[in-house]
Amino acid sequence: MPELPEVEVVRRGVAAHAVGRRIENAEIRGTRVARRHLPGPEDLAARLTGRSVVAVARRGKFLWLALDADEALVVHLGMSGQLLVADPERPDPAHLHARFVLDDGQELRFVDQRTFGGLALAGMDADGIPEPVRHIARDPFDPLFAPAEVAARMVRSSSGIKRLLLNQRLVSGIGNIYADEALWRARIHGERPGERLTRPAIVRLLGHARDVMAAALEQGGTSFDALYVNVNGQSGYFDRRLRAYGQEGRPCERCGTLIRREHFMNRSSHFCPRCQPVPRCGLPHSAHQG
DNA sequence: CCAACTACCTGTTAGC
DNA sequence: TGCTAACAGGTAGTTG
Repeated sequence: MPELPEVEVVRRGVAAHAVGRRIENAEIRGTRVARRHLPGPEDLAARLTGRSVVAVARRGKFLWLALDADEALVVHLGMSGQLLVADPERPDPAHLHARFVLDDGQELRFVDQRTFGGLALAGMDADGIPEPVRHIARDPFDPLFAPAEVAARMVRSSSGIKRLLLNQRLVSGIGNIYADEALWRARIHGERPGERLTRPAIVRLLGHARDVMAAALEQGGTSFDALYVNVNGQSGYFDRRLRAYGQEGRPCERCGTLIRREHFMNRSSHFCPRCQPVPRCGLPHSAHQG
């Protein structure tokens, strides 16, 4: 379940090992990992061979290896994807889908149990954003992230605020874990419609999202089931600091009320029923926009 | 255009 | 013991 902090940990690891290196050999196994690379896995492997890694960048949960000639190897980790730097002597792990042999003899491996992740080669625009990432909004770590503008869009929506937080076209990088954590910090229930919040309240909420993700990044990210690891195969420690996500039945750290879990969008929402009261299913809002 | 629903996956765990 | 079902959930495509 890598979200922004976990992807950033991976980005830093890949950058430290791969920038300035040449891809001596590329191996793509199976078709699914390259399903978003329309010309197919053989084309992907052939076009990556011999390329140099110029930089490793990220927006939201997408990361990419910027290559020579303004192209990028776009990587999405999906639910369970891992990028691992390994000595070639180490045996292949289960679910190895791609291997890149670098010119220092080390391998960059893409491993993914649930195969929601994938790889694609794409061109970059003038801002250095690959084509498959163009529709993804800036994330809260982006220097040009504009919370007031995001809030202005959110207060025009009747959707629940958690749904809006998870909408990668509005703000990227936030997944189920950090959405629940940000809402707990802001004392807002995730089903409050955007239009029932004020713009300053949403700006504060986005600030909480940024803060909790920054704190998680300092701990090396959150890991629940050892699926998320950095490029050396190590887990982060932020799961010990979670206050809502995964805390069902435990007392809220602020008020002691037991944290509740409810089904939401085929997943779970965790919240404190006292600090984050369920919105009264009130009347259909008369609009108040300006 | 916007909102909501679903397919895509597999290892682990809970329940019978 | 062995089987089945639930669960984890980000993205893209479809439907309304």
